[in-house]
Amino acid sequence: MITIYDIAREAGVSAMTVSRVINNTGRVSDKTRRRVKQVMEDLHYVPNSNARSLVLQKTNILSLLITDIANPFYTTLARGAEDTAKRLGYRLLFGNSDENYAKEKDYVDMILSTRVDGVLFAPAGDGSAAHLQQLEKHRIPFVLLDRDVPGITADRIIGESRDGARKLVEHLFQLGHTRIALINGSEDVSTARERHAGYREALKLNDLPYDEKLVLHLGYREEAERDFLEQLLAQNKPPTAIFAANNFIALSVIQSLRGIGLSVPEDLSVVCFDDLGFASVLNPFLTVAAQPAYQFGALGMERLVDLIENGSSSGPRTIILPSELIVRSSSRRLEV
Amino acid sequence: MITIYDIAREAGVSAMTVSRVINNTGRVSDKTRRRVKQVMEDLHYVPNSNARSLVLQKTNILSLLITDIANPFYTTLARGAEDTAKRLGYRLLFGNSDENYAKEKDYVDMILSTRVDGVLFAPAGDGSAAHLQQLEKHRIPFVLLDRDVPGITADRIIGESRDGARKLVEHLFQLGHTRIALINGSEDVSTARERHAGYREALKLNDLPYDEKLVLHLGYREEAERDFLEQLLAQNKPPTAIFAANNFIALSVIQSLRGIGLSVPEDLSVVCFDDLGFASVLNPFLTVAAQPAYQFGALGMERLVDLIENGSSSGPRTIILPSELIVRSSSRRLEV
DNA sequence: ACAATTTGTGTTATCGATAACTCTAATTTA
DNA sequence: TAAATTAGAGTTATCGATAACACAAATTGT
Repeated sequence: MITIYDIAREAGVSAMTVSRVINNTGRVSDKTRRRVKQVMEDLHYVPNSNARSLVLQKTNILSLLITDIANPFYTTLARGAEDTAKRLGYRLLFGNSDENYAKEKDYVDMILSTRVDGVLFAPAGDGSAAHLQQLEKHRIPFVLLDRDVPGITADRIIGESRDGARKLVEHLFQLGHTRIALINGSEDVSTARERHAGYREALKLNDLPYDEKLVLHLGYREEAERDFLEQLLAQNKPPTAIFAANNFIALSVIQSLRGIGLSVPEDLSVVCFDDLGFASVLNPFLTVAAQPAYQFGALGMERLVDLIENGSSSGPRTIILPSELIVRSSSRRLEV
Repeated sequence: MITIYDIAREAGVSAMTVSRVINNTGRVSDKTRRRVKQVMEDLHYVPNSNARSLVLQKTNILSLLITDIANPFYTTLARGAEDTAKRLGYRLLFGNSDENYAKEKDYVDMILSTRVDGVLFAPAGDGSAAHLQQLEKHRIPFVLLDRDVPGITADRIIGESRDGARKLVEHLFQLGHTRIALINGSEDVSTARERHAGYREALKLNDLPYDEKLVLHLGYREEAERDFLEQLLAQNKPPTAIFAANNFIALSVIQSLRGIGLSVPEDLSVVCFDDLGFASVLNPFLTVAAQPAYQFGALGMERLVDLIENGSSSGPRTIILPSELIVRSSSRRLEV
């Protein structure tokens, strides 16, 4: 590998002068500058950022940790984060925890040893608190994305889950549905709790009873087993609509329903959180509460860089992003 | 930040002894080892991998460059690469070129300055040759994924594009279609050329004429404009089926067709390369030539690590992965 | 019991860059 | 024109880790 010393020797100057040319600092005569630049090009020199990081105590690397790389919500978010990081002059180290605390811990260890300057952190759930405390201990700035973690005070970019849930349920209500099931994510995750709360709120506002038998839990990445749904639908007064807490759950519900011979929206309406990315043009065109995924990443990244470069001036800030109800054809008026 | 010297001082030993404990090398008495470990835990010590990389001339970081993070093919591939990298003890630096040479170049620069040990490289197209030559110049091992690049000799994991294309077209032929359009990716990309060749081959094998007016080009991420399709369908003898070169193109075709008031498969059959990931349960259930995306990542990563750790023993190797025809309902028998 | 070996540990140099300081020659100022 | 300033370099120390060598104490072999 070509080093700064090779360039220095070749150009007949000291390493320090080369460093000055690279960083455009200090005084270097035009003549020397040109010569050094020429040698750097000829030898295809690229500075070793490890060495630089070591002395500067700054890596210019940020880390983005998401929980599901297969989910369009997160990949869109990732693009927002990536675009913004690049614009602001940082490299980005991706991590994918797969909603799994063990994997998440591995990534945190890696983050620490890499000495990244900051982390955009979409936690797997409440159990992520231990990992976030590790970051705090090492004074690595971070911004929480999408999910809140009890016991952790930090900058956050959060969606209006409760509100979005209420909108979805009220939409179903307006279509005449009164028996609405909720298939939720794990209660270990703040967004699942919020969506649950929004669901209850909407019922209450519309004087509908809350029926525990209509509420089921799944991991955000878990598949809805057929038995599971059959049980739900075998009740006395089965639901006529299902509110799935995220897109992944919605799709697996649709698939399982099909297995039972039921179709959407003819037999049941289905609505969910988060859009499907490029697949949203497929049938049943899902009625969703779409979150501005790109903004999650972009705003989070901006905040993170601000935090790194200017410190936490005014204490932790929370940005709450609204979700938008997009009515498509997976939900339809209940026939009487 | 806690350094190895802090640990050494606190434990009353030299930094070298601490290093020996960390790496389990050399001789250290059990008593000392325990003491050092205790101090490391107490102070939450994490080794600085920048410093380590600098002296070892090895970062233990690999890079994965994909062209479209929104495409399930690549995210699945990414998961395969990630799982394998972790299993083999490497960290992974993701990059997403968005099918864009300028972004790709930025990533290559970053890769060089990060001194990664190797790169899993899904090139944006033939123009990536310059970037790959840069890697060669710096002796950074790489494995090509999914696409070939003329002029570059390297290990490759390639899909059987030609064969897959032929299978898709023959499937349509068996359903009675004889006017089959191809909406292809840019001819700048090897897979697009191969799929084109497979398409021609299939026509020839079945004694069908090759009609230029039925072949159109789009970027793999470009949207099919409505005009574009209207023109295609306004021909004398319009196609009854469309072979879209990838999933993204297929979806945008379906969307545009819907805009014109046509539906799939009632009015036109549509087939494509690559499955849709979790969205494959949606309607129209696409008939696809599914590639083993996870394997692309996993095998590529294994090969890359082998290359790094054991050198290129036997010259560049090419692994060709077959695609599987999955017949669903987006293609149907032509009514006469 | 004494040389030979092994064990456990420390010292010094190094990786590739930059900060802080130094130094000389050129230029400006009074 | 002598003193003061500035421009354009170079020197040395440092970041945090590890390799290579050094060396005393403990253990082994004969």
